[in-house]
Amino acid sequence: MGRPPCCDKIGVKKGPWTPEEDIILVSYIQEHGPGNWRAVPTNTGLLRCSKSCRLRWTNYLRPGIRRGNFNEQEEKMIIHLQALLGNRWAAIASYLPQRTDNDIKNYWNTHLKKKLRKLQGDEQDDGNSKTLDGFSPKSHQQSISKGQWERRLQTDIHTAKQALCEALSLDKLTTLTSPMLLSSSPPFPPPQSSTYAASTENIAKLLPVWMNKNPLAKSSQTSSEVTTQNSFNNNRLESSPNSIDQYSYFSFNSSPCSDGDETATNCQVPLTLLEKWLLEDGVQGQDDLMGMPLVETDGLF
DNA sequence: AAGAAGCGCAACCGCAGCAAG
DNA sequence: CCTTGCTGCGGTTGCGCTTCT
Repeated sequence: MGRPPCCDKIGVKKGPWTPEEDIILVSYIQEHGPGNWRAVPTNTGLLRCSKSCRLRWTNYLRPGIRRGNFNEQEEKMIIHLQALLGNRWAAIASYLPQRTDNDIKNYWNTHLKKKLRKLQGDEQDDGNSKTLDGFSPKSHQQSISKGQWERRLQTDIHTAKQALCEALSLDKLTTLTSPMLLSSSPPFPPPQSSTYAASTENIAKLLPVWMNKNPLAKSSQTSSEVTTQNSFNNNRLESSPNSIDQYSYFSFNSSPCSDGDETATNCQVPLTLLEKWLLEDGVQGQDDLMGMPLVETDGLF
């Protein structure tokens, strides 16, 4: 008696999103905040299933997302976290707030897996055999004996810690004028691809144009809702409790990366803090976890 | 110049977890 | 306690773009 898939409805559109759809979705979320995805297609008139809307938002339209060009630091973190947590991309993504789980997953599957495979191939030539899925036979055995629950625990601790950080930084979020949030330019340069709306900057540009073209939509929106990226971000921060989750990282990532430069050095501070935080977990009670030999990451860089 | 092969990424699908009734 | 519905997650696919032959 399985539940029918949400996308089985006749008339539900699939495939790539159009700019118009993006704008409708963004302006709706801008007004109501993310969440209650079930109501989104109904309330917006989008011929998309709720799942598709949520995915589009979280992986693509959400402000603050950084796309492409993973730097060395991020790579290192992903490899380390993957070895630690396995393919729990959402958990890994929580350590890299600017990246989506989908992005990390894709990057792992297309780049890092190959990189590791190549590396392992090299090392096998030296008589050092390892398996691809993260651990050498020895360390794998060890990791199993440590128990998967420990990895879960590690993530749970992190989640709790993050929640605490969010709670503590709530005031900051609402009062602090983070340069990242208020800058007229986006926190990160737009992707090099020719994608029509690969960033919220583009969406912000599209919004006024579209609103001018579309008097129907114009009448249903207040002017302050659709004008600029700035107002978008500000509204988002104040609009709903849920929205704060989306931007919690600003609290410990308030040092902005400079525009137009995605090198590791520019993002050094937040990433280093994250890593430090991650490592402190190990020191302060997760010794076993962090003590696990992550041999396949050694000497990677 | 044209076709084939490879690559990267957005999006879909199915399942699991959780909460409400 | 069971059923139902919603959300989130991870695996996978399909398509467009780039590179190779």
